[in-house]
Amino acid sequence: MTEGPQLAQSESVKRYEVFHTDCPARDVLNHVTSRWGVWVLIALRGGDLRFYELRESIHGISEKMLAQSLRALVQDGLVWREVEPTTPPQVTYGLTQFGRDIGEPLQELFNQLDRAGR
Amino acid sequence: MTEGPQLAQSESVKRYEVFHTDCPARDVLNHVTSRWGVWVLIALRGGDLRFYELRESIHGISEKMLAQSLRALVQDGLVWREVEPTTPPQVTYGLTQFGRDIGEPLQELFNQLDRAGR
DNA sequence: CAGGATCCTATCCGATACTG
DNA sequence: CAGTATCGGATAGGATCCTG
Repeated sequence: MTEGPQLAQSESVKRYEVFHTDCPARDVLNHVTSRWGVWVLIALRGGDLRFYELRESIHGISEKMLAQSLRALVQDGLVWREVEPTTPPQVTYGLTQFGRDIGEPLQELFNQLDRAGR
Repeated sequence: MTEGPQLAQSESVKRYEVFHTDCPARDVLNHVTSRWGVWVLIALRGGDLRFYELRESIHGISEKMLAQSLRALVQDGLVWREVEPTTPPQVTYGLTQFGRDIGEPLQELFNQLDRAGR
C-alpha cells in the first residue's frame, strides 16, 4: 500500500502484477464466497425458494445469517426478493440474471471439489 | 443437525433438500474461497511464483496470511511447493492439476464479477 | 529470503429473545 | 412466517519481532 498505481506502470511492470485485491468486485466476491453465500446461491439455482425453504435447505444456517446473507446478495444484485403481504407474510427469493451468471462458475467450482471426493 | 440422514430419504423428500453443507469438500472450499486463497490461486494461474513474488503480487496480504494460505492449499493438493536449499533459500509455488481445475471456475467467477463492473 | 511465534483486535456467527 | 436486536464466544487476520 501507499505505493501508487499498479496498472499501466509504463514498461518494466513485473509479470505477476496483474490485479488489485482492493478492486470494486472484492466486496461482492466476499459475499459470494462467504460461508453461507455460496449455499444460498447454489440452493436458488434449483428454483425460487421461500425463506423457510432456504433455512431448511441449508443445514446448519441460523436465521440471522440467512437473513444477513440474503440482504447482501440482494444489494449486490444477485438475488431478487418478493414480498407477498398476506398473513402470514410470504417472501420469495430467486436469482437474477447476474446471479445465474455467478452461480454457474460457482456450481462448477463445487463440482470440481466434489469430484475430487475430499 | 442431529436430524439424521438427509439423502435417500425414501420418497417424500422436498425438492430443495439437495446438499449437505458439512460435506467433505467444505474444508477445501473454505480454503479456496477464503479471503486470500482466491488471490493466491489466481496469481499462480499466471505461472509459478516465489514467496516474495506472491507477496508483492497480492497487495495488502501479510506474510503470515500468505504463509498460512499457502500451507492450506498445499495440504489440500491444489498447490505444490519446491524448496531450493540455497542461501538465501528459494521456495517456489505452483498449481497442481487439481489446482488448475479449481482455478478455472474461480477465474471465471472473478471475470463475471469484474465484467459487471462493481 | 522465507518463514515461525506472539500478541492483539476486528468480525463473524450462533443463541436467545422479541416484533409485525 | 419472516424477520430484527442484542449479547458473547470463537475465529480470522494484521503488526511486530525473531530465526535458519
